[in-house]
Amino acid sequence: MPPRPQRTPSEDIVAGVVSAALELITEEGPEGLTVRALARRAGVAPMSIYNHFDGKNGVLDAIIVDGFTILASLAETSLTDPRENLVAGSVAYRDFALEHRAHYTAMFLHHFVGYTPSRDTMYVAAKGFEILAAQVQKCQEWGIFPDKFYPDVAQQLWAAVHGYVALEILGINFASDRDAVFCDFINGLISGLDTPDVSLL
Amino acid sequence: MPPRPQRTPSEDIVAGVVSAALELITEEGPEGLTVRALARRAGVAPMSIYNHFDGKNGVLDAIIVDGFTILASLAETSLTDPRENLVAGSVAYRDFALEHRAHYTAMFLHHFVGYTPSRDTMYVAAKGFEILAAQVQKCQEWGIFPDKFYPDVAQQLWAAVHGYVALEILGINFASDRDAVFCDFINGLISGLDTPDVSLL
DNA sequence: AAGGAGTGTAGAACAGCGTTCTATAGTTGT
DNA sequence: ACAACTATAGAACGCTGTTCTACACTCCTT
Repeated sequence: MPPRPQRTPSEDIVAGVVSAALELITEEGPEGLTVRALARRAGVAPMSIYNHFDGKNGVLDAIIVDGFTILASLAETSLTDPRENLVAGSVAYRDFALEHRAHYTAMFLHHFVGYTPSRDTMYVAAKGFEILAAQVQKCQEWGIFPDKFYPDVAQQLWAAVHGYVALEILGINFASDRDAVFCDFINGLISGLDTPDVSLL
Repeated sequence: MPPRPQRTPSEDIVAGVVSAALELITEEGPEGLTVRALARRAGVAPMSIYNHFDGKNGVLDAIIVDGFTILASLAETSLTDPRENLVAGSVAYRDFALEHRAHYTAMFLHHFVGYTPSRDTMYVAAKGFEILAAQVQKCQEWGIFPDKFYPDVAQQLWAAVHGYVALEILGINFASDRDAVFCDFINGLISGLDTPDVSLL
């Protein structure tokens, strides 16, 4: 049996660094994610962050792409009713955000200094919006949201869910029952957007 | 006439520093706001940031309190119909966010490293939520949002408006007509939350 | 089996960050 | 006129992301 090699295999390094980064964000907040601290926690040399990723930004890209992948997998529900599908998707989105706060923080909440998403990251994000838009489009085929442009409805839904989750994670949620108020929120919004035009103005 | 004094009066310093900070955030983004750059732009010594404010955090507190003050003044509409009041308030909120991006960024969008709001700042923020909640309460007196807990409705409304504005400022808005889609969004939400219970689940 | 290519390592170095400290110079009130 | 106050410049400290250099180890080819 050979002595334990002092070099860590490449694949273990990238996975270890990403999970160490998520731990750091979770435990010490986004500003706790520094290259030196990350390397220390991952049991790796600081230079490895530059060898295996494109620096700190590369680690962030990996986290964000990972987050969108999880999010996309959650959207794959097989409910027949597209309206229920939309509600279930919204609940799943919020659950993802609350359960994977580090992912969600990196994806939507915290603007890391000097970070601009890579081309791949932006592509994956756009794909995520398309999944939502497709679900809204399916609703229209069933007669829901008549006379609306489906990307607009998708934008409105995303804004609502993101706004609720963002305030919740920031600690600015004064709701009596957060789960129930969220469900009521989404159902109310869908109902309100479904009815053609109740605007009194 | 005495020669122009080389010392800047205190009151001019605090005002100048705050407006210089807003300029920096607007022109170079939140990470462009550094103590040295701020002092340079305000034509002041870096130490003045610590003499007149409580460091960089103090400047951020001043900006945020300033923002909430502006926001509160915009909420003072004298419309008789409380529902219209709510819609007008939402539109005014969005206008404020889009017009005073630096304020809104500091208030809700960017998490500055090492910043935690002061006690005064949190008090002003809570007062802002109370203004919104009072408007929703007035709606209930007129029969709108029956069988709902008014702070919950206030939370839902705030979440919706903030979510829409946040995505818009972050450049993630794919709506066909941003103004119209926002109006439709708010009106739809209010209508949907007004109708008692349409939940099909 | 030997040797070169590739890669992970440690550590120093750089500019910039928020913040603190010191010493100087200008203003103001008595 | 003199003391109290305050804004100033500038150095300093420990931190940041990043780059660079020199060294050690593994693996593939010959």
